[in-house]
Amino acid sequence: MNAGVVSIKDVAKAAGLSVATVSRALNGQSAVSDDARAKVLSAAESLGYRPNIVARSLRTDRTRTIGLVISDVLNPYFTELARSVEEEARELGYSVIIGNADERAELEAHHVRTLLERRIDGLLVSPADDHSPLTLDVADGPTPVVFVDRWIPGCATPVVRADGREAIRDLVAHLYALGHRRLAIIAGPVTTTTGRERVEAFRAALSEFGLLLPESHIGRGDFQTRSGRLATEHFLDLPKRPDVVFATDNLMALGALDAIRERGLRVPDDIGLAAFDDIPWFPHTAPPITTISQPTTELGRVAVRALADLISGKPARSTVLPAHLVVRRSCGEPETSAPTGGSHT
Amino acid sequence: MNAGVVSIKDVAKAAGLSVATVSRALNGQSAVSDDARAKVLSAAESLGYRPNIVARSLRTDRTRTIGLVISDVLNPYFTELARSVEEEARELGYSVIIGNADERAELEAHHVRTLLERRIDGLLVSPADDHSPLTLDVADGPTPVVFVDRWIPGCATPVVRADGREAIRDLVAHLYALGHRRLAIIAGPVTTTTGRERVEAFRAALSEFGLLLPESHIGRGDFQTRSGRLATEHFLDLPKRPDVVFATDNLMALGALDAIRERGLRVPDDIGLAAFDDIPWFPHTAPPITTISQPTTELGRVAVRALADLISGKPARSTVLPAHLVVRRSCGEPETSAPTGGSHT
DNA sequence: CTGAAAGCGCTTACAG
DNA sequence: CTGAAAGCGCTTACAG
Repeated sequence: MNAGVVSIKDVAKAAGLSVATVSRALNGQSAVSDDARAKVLSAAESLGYRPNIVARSLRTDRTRTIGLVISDVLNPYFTELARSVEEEARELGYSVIIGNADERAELEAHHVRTLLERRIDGLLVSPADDHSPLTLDVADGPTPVVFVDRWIPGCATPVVRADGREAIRDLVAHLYALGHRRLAIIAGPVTTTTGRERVEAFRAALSEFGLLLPESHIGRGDFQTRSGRLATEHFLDLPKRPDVVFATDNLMALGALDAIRERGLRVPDDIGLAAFDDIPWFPHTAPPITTISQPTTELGRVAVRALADLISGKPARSTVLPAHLVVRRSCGEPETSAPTGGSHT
Repeated sequence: MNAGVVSIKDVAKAAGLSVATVSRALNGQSAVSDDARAKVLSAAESLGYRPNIVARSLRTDRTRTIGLVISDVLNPYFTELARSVEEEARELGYSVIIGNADERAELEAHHVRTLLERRIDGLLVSPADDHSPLTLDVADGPTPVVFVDRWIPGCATPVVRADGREAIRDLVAHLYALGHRRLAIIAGPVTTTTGRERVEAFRAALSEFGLLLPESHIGRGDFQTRSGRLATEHFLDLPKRPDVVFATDNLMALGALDAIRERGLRVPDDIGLAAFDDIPWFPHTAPPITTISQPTTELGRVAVRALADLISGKPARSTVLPAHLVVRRSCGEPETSAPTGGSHT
């Protein structure tokens, strides 16, 4: 409608009042007469006034915005996390700006830097690398930070995450019961807590069952699709291929599926597949994929609340939520199903 | 490290120069002596100075930020779009703030309002509703806007989108060739351009083959999973169920899969399924899903460039990119495959 | 209840 | 090449 942007001064002029009163009226403060308030509101309305948040932020030193730096937007797990974070933040009166690190430390640094320059009130980050100096600095700096999903050991920063160890142990028990002995894993980056944790838990569970995890059965992935495919191809080239491959996130499981399918092999007959993260597609793949499910939505909510506490000067505690095994058919038939037919649906 | 945030004034003091010179040096302007520049840089470095973008924005009246309001973050199509938008924007020196409308007009309005108050330089929006007055206002307002994916007819706002009509015609031809005659569609909201376009193109293609699209074969969805499931249940309850269901986005196809699987039915033997949008999981479902693929990444790039043009005062044109059919096995065996085995992998 | 004034942290003509 | 000063649009003590 109008080309120039209307400021509080324009509203004040139209209402015949000072900008101070306009400001107070617009912000719903009590110390304004009903008459003045009415004049202000109608003037603002008819001029199409929109408060300039950047000016307000400069003045109040608060942006009512939090930053969320996630490892990969293309990963449905992080997407669900982002959605949950935004929802909870909105309820608490915060906007959220998402930065996608794409599993690259330097992109993560870029987003953290940009977010800080924007003077966000707090930061939620899933660090791509334990040793990212920037992220470390930030964690020690004045801006409240909460780690989510991944964290940096030895940092005082609170972390909200799921613990997959128990579920991984359950997975190994499940595989063992099905008769699988040659188990392989596609790991995430060793620079990453979740990358290391899942391998260690897997190895520990294996040894509990008297099984070993040879180097050749550890695929080095980066939590992205392509690396899952590559690692799986390597496994398939082994003189004796593994009975089951455990992909430690959903994207690498997708890559594994790509590789297996390309060779014309079948899951679970030729090789079993298990994953980490449950996503809506897993019940519909051929066959449905056995996986470890994280309470993703809850993780997002809890992380936001922890950050909000920090922002308002309250202490925040770390939270560890449990993950759990979801058995489907990608590692072989569970006992309860009919022995045939099911996986051929 | 330090509790208080350091400002340009602190740097000026440390460097023994004025804030004006500091500003010029930091912004890489030529009119600064090498000596001064060096002093400024080292002072900024050692103090850990970070420019306050909100102050800069207030002063320059530019935020170097664009807003992106998408219909649903949980939809991989929009996620891919968002990623592409962010990438292209970053290359052009813009940050992007994403708002998730979750297919709700009032949430969309919330995000548009918030983004405008943040004084973004431009807005990319996929309107959830043709008649959203807020979005209409914005399109007429001073902030540059480009519609992406969906648009509002009769608006002068440029739109960047894919045209699915040709591909839908190809799909119908494919279905017809496979012998299917009873075709059903799960539509998106009628308030939405893509919602309407896909039904109309489907109907037109059907009539080209002498087929009708009765009301009972049109499911009213909202582009989200649940609605796809509901519509499909309805189809399955029909006295004579359709040969094939065409879900007009990937999430509703997921819902359709849920419904079909719950009844213990099989695709394509009991009922065929086709989708709109191609996503990485479709080759791996049971069976792989025939779909219409959009040039999503390209769409995002082109939209950002159009918006950047608008922002810098140049005119921007609308762009329509083609979508294309990807035949897999969810509507029956294509001729090239072996008649058995394939879909039972 | 209301207004004049200061100030948030920058950038940028304007002088010199 | 450098600095003093104005001003972006707000909010908020401080008076009255």
